[in-house]
Amino acid sequence: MSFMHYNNKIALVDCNSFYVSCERLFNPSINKKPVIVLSSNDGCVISRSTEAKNLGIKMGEPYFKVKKTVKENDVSVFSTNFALYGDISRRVMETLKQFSPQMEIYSIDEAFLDLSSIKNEDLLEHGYKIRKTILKWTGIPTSIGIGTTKTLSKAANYIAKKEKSGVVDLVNSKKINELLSRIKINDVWGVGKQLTKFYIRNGINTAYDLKKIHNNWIKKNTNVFGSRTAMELRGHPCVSLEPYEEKRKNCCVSRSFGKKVTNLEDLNEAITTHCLNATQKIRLDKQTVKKITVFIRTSPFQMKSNYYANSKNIDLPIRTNDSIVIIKQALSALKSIYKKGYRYQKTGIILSGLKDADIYNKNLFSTINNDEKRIKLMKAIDHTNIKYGNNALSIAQARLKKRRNTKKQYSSKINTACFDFLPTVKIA
DNA sequence: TCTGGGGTCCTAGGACCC
DNA sequence: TCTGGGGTCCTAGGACCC
Repeated sequence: MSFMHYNNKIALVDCNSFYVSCERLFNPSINKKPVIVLSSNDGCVISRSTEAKNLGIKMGEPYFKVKKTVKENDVSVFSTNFALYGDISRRVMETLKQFSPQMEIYSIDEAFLDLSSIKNEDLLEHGYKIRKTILKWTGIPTSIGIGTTKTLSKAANYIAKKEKSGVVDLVNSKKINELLSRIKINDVWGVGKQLTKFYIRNGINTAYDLKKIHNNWIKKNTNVFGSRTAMELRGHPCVSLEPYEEKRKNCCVSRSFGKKVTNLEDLNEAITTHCLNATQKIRLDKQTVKKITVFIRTSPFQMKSNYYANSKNIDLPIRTNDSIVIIKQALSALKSIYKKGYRYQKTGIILSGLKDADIYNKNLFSTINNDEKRIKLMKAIDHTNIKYGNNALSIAQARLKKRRNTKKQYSSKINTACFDFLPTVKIA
């Protein structure tokens, strides 16, 4: 944890409508038009251009509910292309890094920057410079909020999204309370559905209301999260910047089916594929797993009487990251929770209790991990998949080519790993 | 007909110990 | 028959984030 002091200056840089902006990079004709990007299986709306927001299309709304609006307003629709978004994200972050040695990548489209070395009077100008550079080098528009705590920089960013300049500095602002009172309580970072309900019941309707409330009251009536958020709004840092990337502690791979699935064979196939993906992820991070969870469920939106969801944990006797061991365990778990007669909508696997592999490699009782041949096989699979594209090498059970039960109707099919697709970005 | 995927942290309560 | 008090560790579920 980094040292927290009271002259923090933190910027939150957030890409505007990130997935939409990525698609626009390769398709400038949709620049000022309504655009949306869908989740996997073309299920929900997960990114919207400003124009699409103005049409009333909501975040997370199921696609079939907005189809009419889409048709009537000639909205451009894209299936998700995470390879593309990940690649563009990497470029944005690389560019951002130059502006501060202390940077925390918070999500695919957001990063916190420590700007404590910048003089107060230069903060706003610095923000403009960051924004301009990102746009010029990557083509992605951003909004930047600057504050003395992470929560305040988030709040500043929220305001910045609505301003044409795209940059808001709360460090120097005399109007900070006025700006905070423009932010509804549910738009405050760390305040979700449950807390919103509770706060509104108690007359706390804006970020400013929360800032004003007595500390004792918060402590008594909410948990540490609640008081942290309130403290941060007052300018007392409680959440520090974490510039070092930590390895993940859990790894979940799950997918909905494009078409509902009823038989065990199809579920087996999906779980096998998920296991292969998950184990490859943890091997690339040089981690091993202790516990596996397999889950299945029918659609939570269908009638209650037909709903079935279940999961099974398996505690492994020995830590491993061997695909074949994990698949075997997962399939037997799946068999134990599978019930005939249901239309399954989703299945997945969670690997938890992840730890660095090298610490546990020498286990006296291990009959699996000391199998050098197996380790070499896994390495070969990973290497091939990195070089020739994911799933180039797989195992028979996954049957990847045969028929993929996923919907992806509106893919832009852009692959930035292929140089022919790269556009030239020209910005004056 | 059709409703995403992947994370983190906190907390209450149970199991277990002396 | 009477049935303490205090501690740790683990886990499932909830809340939140993007």
